[in-house]
Amino acid sequence: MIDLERKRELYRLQAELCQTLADPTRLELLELLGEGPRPVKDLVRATGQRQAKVSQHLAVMRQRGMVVAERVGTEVHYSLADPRILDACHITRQMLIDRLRRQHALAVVVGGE
Amino acid sequence: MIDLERKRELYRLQAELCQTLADPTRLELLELLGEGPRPVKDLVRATGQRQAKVSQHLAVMRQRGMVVAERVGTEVHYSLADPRILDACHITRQMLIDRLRRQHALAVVVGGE
DNA sequence: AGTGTATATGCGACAATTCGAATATACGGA
DNA sequence: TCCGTATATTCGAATTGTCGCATATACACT
Repeated sequence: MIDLERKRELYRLQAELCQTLADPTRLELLELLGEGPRPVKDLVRATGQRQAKVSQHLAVMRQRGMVVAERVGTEVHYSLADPRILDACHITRQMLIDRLRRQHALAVVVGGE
Repeated sequence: MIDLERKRELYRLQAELCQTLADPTRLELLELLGEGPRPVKDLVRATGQRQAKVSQHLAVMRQRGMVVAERVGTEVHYSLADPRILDACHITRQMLIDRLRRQHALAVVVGGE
């Protein structure tokens, strides 16, 4: 297959996308942006993180095309470039929740023995 | 909310999970494992990567509970711990494909002007 | 016990990422 | 034009991840 290279390139890009998701602050920001466009100020307040940190993470996601920024007067409003990213996040989140549940159930059984 | 800590902890775990996905070789391995349990030998041949590299990546995913290993005679068969991981991967992949398509369409338009 | 195939691990070099602190830029109003 | 608020960027340190190479372990068969 000649498009073996294409496949590899796609895996590379997909890995980059996943790398962009691989930070707790960024995941929280994406979740917040799921409710619609929001100014940085809101995101800083909602996450409780330092402003510079939030800006840095937004910059990372912006550079990789995961979010888009738009100036609105003195503010900059961020929004999701593709809402489907949340579908992917919710799947992994649900997987984690289920795993924690199983672990907890097991701990109860083992602890009871 | 008292479970703000829970939420943060969940984001941390989710980030770890995404970090585990953030490598092209691992994404390819997961895709291959989607077809069912497979010995390392197969995975090495299918990916064309060095055996040590494949083993290292399988070890990473095993330690983080993304795949499970089972000895079968002289071989070790790997399989997905939770097939839902592929659903998440397919979403991100489709997002990428759509984005590339849009970029390509735009390039054609711009190039034609 | 010894050999061959299958798989895993240890190590060192290198690249990438994250954070806090400080500073820079942009915009609206007085 | 100067100020205050909003946001972005730069820098250096610390941490983490990946790879190739070499080697170690596990099992089947003789």
